[in-house]
Amino acid sequence: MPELPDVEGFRRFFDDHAHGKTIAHLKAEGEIVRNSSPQGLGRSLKGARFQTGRRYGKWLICPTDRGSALLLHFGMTGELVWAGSSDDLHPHDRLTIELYDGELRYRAMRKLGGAWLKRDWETLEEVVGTLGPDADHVSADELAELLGRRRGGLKSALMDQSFVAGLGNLTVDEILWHARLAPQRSTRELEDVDVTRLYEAIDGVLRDSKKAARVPAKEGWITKARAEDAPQCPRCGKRLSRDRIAGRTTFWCSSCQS
DNA sequence: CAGGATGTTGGGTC
DNA sequence: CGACCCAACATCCT
Repeated sequence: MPELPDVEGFRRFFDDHAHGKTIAHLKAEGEIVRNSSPQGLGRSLKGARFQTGRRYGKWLICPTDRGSALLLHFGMTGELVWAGSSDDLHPHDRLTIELYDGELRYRAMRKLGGAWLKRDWETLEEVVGTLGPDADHVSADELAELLGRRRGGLKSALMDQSFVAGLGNLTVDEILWHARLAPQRSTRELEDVDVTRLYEAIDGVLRDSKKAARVPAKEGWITKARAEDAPQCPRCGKRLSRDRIAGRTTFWCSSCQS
C-alpha cells in the first residue's frame, strides 16, 4: 500500500495523535528495529516529546525534542493505527509506542519495512541520504535536468528512489497514463513538451492522491481500470497493455501513451 | 499448489 | 560508474 500519498496520510495521522506528546513506553518485535534493539529504541525515546512529523519519499520521520527521531518505512503492507492501551494486539502489530492517552502502533503483515532509530544527524543521513529529491517538491527545471542525465527507461527512472523519492508502482503507472507517455520510453529522447506533461501529471496525480491518502481507484483513472477483469483505457476504451517493466506489473495504453 | 501483491536490497552482468 | 535483471525477504489471497 504505502507510496508517497499513503505515507503523507500517515504523517497527518501521526501529527493528529502524537505531535506534542511524551513517549511513555515502547514495545517492539526485535527484528523490526533495524539499526538498534527494542531496548535501545526505548532508552532513546522514552520521556522524549514528539515534534511535527515529516515525510521524505516513502519515509516517515518522527523527530523528538531531544534531537533523536524514529524513522518508519512501511514496505508494501505497513500502516499506522491508533489504539487504546487495553485494545487487543493485532497479530501484525510490530511496534507499539505508548503515549499517555493511547498508543500508536506500526502494523505490517509482511516484514518488508521497519523502524530505525536516529540518534543524531549522521544516522539520518545514512538512512535517507541516498534518496533523490522528493517527488512532491521537485521543480519542473530540476526534473528536466535529472532526466537529461539519465539513461534507460522512463518507468525505471521514476521508480528509482535515488532518482526521485516517493513514487511507486501505482503512482508511476497513473502518472505516465496522465502524461500520455509510455513506460518503456527512453529518458534521453524526451522533448521539452514531454517533460512538461510529465511534471504536470506528477503534480496532479500527487495532489489528488494526497487528499485520499492513497492512489485513488477513481473514475477515469488507470488505477481503477487495472483492478478490473478486462482492463480498458479510461480515455479511449482500448484494452490496456500489461507487462513486466522495471520488475513490476505495469499497465498502460499502447494507443494513447507513447 | 503456484503465482502475485502499492517495496527495497544485494548480487551478478554488460 | 550506470543501468538492467533476478532472487530474496514474509505473509496472505486467489
